[in-house]
Amino acid sequence: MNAKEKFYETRSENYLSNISVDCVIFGFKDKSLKVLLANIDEEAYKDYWRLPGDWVKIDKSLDEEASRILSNTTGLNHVHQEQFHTFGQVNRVDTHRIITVAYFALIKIEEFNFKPGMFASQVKWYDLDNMPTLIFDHKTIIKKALHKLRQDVQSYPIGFQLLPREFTLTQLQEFYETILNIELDKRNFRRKMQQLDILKKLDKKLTGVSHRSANLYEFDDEKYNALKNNGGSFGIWT
Amino acid sequence: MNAKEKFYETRSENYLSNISVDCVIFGFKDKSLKVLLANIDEEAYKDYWRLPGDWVKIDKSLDEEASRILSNTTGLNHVHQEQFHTFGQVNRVDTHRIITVAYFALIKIEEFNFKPGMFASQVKWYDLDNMPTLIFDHKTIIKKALHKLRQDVQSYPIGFQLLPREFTLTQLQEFYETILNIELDKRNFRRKMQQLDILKKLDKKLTGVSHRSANLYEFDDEKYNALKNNGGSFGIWT
DNA sequence: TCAAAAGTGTTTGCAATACACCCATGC
DNA sequence: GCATGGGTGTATTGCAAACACTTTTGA
Repeated sequence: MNAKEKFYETRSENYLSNISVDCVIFGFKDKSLKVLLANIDEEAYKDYWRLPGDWVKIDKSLDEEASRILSNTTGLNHVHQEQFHTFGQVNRVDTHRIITVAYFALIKIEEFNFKPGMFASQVKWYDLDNMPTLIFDHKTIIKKALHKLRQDVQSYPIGFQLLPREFTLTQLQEFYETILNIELDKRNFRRKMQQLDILKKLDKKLTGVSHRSANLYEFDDEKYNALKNNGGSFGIWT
Repeated sequence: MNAKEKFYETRSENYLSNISVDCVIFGFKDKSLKVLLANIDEEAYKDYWRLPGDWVKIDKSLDEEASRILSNTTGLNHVHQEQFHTFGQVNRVDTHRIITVAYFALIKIEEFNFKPGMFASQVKWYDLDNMPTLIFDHKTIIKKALHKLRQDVQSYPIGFQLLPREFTLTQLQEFYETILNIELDKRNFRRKMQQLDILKKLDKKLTGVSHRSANLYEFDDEKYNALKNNGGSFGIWT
């Protein structure tokens, strides 16, 4: 058994031996979309990073496994997670035939709270255009996750999951501009948001900036659900 | 080993023992969307039907397995297929822990050509609102496939895969009306199709009908690809 | 008082909707 | 000649796009 093969032998019989769940965890800060990667302690893959992931326990569903991975790597529960693709190329993993069910997750980067030792000794946020070398086909997985995220963001207001609970309209606009790689007109954007009517205007301002202070907003679940149930659409600038 | 357990013991070592690929095969005829189901020969599941599916061969990718299943159950190659979800509830299969990667496929029902014995002794088209009892969670799988199909049909012109190669505009309109369960205005629909500019008007009429004969059209791949590469959008009545 | 971002309305064009009648064909 | 679906045009409305200046705040 060589070093790479050994990498797989640390799991007990309580796991399905050929199925793993990997999570592409997105965060957003400073006008840039980031992904959370874990380092690899095994010698054989020393210089590689990977997506947080694990084998599937024999008595847990795929969704449950994704939640466990997310909780262990971010310290957060109840984050938005979504299964988006299953990767099953024959040679995607060097030495074994392994199928990976991939999820993406959206988290508020300020609430992120990793305690080392739970899952990986180290995790790190990377900008999408500046990622380290990734193990296996994990780069492909991230690409696909990004593509799905872009689609979803245009159909549903899931982007709020990536922003602080309280945010300014400019932050929201910058978020869409970054994710979709487009420019938006400020006045049209604000009018659109008002029309959608899923934001709650707070009686608060963003202070400590050296210019006029912006009003803060939060996402209004109730209004959103009410609209959703009436067949409302939430596309943003198709 | 009871009868149900025996159901799983017919596979050799060349297969991954806990991963299967199932295909939701859609067809469209007589203004109704249909799905192709297979009977089950095993005594233990005598009265149940199932989605065509199989275990994953150790040296084949998931996509390849889906193609094999489609080819075996429909006699067709190169049909539109798409992985849409992986099902991994712990108890979805009575006796074993099995993960199923699900695909949906769109085929032209007139080209369908099943030779029994290849895969199941019998397959049959069922209307979606009149399905027999299905094994395991296959009903859930079909529901999810339908949901994805509805989404896709509104974003890309994949619906053509379900119609005869040559079709009339009325057939096309009826297709959208059925899939999306809406009514469309004839004149607006035809204008919209003209604007999209992805249909080729043929120099042919549909004959043998006891009324004015309709012009035939076919989908124009070239124009579609040209538009797609220029960032064109193909939404139909959001 | 200056720099920097917040906030705010109007005009224009296109695309979605609603709507009704004549035409060709087979029986 | 009649029943059946095929094929066509216009008026109205609503939404997306383009566009520039005043206000507030802290330094």
